[in-house]
Amino acid sequence: MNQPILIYKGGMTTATTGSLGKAVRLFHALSDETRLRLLEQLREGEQCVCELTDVFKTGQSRLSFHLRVLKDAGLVTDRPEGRWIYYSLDREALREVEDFIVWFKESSSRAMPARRC
Amino acid sequence: MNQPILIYKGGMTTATTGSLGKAVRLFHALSDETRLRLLEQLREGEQCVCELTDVFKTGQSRLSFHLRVLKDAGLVTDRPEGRWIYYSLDREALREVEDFIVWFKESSSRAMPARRC
DNA sequence: CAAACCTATCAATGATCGTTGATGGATGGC
DNA sequence: GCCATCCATCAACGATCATTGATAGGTTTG
Repeated sequence: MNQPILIYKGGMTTATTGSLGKAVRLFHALSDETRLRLLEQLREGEQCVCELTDVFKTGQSRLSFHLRVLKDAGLVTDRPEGRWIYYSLDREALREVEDFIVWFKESSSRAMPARRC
Repeated sequence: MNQPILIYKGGMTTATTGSLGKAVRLFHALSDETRLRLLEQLREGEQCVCELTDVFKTGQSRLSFHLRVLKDAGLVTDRPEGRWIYYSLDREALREVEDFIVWFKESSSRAMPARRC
């Protein structure tokens, strides 16, 4: 398996390009319980913010903040319809995250013996 | 596919148990470029801290901090040997993360039509 | 034992994040 | 037009995080 998109392609180092930025943003978006619960809720299908505030019984601006983090990371998409804005999971982003993890996992299977300092 | 371990098992809500905590810790550990690069480096096999500081050309306490975050999340394990401490990837944790993502991804495939507010 | 080395931990600082309440723009119903 | 509803954004605050330099414990070497 090739390196997933999230890893730098070619020879440029991550230090100079900061190309792990997308992965960092994805994982950061996933590193909050409220956001994970939002994604969990969106598994049932697209839902508007008012619906989510009903389910979560919390302030609207709070969910709006978290939905924006998820949207910026690409994990959800929004679709305006009249007065409402419907959010839904973006499975493509989830696939990217999965590829990233799989890449780590598989490569570590053929670990080389430790080098001496 | 069943819910992976990271999701709550049984009927208890995440609000009362905070059982998404493990997932949050895993994703938080992955949400930093330095830590991702550490994991990337450890794909070559177990390495001691002095070796990593050589590669990363940075302060030892900084890497020690990040290695601890990775260790607390279960993503790496450490093995003391004499004067050195060797760190290596923990593929089991990576598998848990993968299961978590797959669970989200697969369930979202049969999305239901949006409910009216 | 002393010196050199490897590493974890601590305290302090600046940066980033999450929450809250308030404001304003946009839409639909009357 | 007017009001109610839905939502994003802003400012302010406390909390958490990442970095840095210093310190200390443990190990090997001489």
